[in-house]
Amino acid sequence: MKKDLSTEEKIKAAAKEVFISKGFSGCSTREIAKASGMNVALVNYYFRSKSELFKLVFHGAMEDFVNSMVNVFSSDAPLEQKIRLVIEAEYDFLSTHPELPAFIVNEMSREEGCQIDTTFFDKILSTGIFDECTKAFEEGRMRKIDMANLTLLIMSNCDFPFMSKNLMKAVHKISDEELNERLIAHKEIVIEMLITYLFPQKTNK
Amino acid sequence: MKKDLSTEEKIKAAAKEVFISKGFSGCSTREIAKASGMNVALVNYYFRSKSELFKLVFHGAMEDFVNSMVNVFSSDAPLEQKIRLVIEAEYDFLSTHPELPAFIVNEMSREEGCQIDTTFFDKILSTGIFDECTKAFEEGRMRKIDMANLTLLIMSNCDFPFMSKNLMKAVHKISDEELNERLIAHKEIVIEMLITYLFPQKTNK
DNA sequence: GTCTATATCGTGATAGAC
DNA sequence: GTCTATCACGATATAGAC
Repeated sequence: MKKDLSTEEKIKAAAKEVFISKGFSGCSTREIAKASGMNVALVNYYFRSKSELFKLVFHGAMEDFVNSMVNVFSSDAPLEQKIRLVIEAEYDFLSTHPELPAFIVNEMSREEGCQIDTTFFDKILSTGIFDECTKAFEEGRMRKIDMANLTLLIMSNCDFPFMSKNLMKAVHKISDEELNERLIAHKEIVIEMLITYLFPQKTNK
Repeated sequence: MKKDLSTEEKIKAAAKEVFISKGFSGCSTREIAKASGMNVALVNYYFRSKSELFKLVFHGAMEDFVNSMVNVFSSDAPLEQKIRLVIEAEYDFLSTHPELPAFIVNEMSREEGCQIDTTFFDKILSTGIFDECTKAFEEGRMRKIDMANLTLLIMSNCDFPFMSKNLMKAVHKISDEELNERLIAHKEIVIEMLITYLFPQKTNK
């Protein structure tokens, strides 16, 4: 099923894998070529340069990353439910893409890299989620909080656990399996903690 | 005051700065040499190789990182107060070392790098903080939670906000100054949220 | 200890045959 | 489109003069 991709697609798929797991400066064009079963000349033939290929991959990663949240925010569920669902969606999404948050956070911190196309983030704004929160403050249905802080709360508790897998394994001397069990449990912890904090009037549990 | 360091110290200081901000594969020996005002030959004269120098820097970073927590856990404050204090200490520490968590998390994910000396983490264990928590569960003074999940809660909410500075600035289109204000506010949010979650019987305000 | 010069290799990118 | 061969450069590391 994956065998009859075009050369261009094969290279792009390999680049995605290699870039995401090793970062821009952690890998070479040759490595990507080898991973795709092609050679360096072809990589540059289709994508002009390592940087150009990277931009494509990075933008794709940003899109996936943002969409996993936008899908939930665009739904017509009530606000509290949206928060629950976005955490669930993030944990589900990151279970299959655990390297994505580290990739995005790191590459955004490279000076050379990623004069970022902020259009991606506008998609979040355009779901109206922030307005919805503001309205909820005013009606006393939700704790008043700055939107940057809300974003931080959600992303910290969803993304960091996947970014710190190796650190956690070392600190607690646990296996991959044990860690994955902890992550599954963590989802519920995070949901309860955040919902209780953000919607304090409700009796949660 | 910093002018009359020995050559060795000057190189190590420059290496620390460069490695922490760009990562092992994001910089060259030449860059470190230049940043220290020395040349490549001297770097290798004192430290044998880029990798050896990196190990020194990484271990130093790990030590700083762990100590910022150990200091609090070793105190004789009551448990709830320790949790409060460790969050405060982390935010204070990271305000002056914002790049440290990303550095550690990233370099721990490099395959080549960091067959990590887990001794560092034993220092946390040896403070008895985990035993203290277990005792608190049994006496019903604290919510029962796996230690890996507790570590995740604290680290997620302390480290991620500093790791994601560039991402946050892009998402919310804010300046460094505004972001720093958000981080200061975030410390209090995190303290209240975590304490309320972990010690639910108390009335936290 | 400190420097210049150099050896050796890997990198990104391209030229040119097919 | 795809390949081999190659270029120009920067990387790590060291030799050897001072």
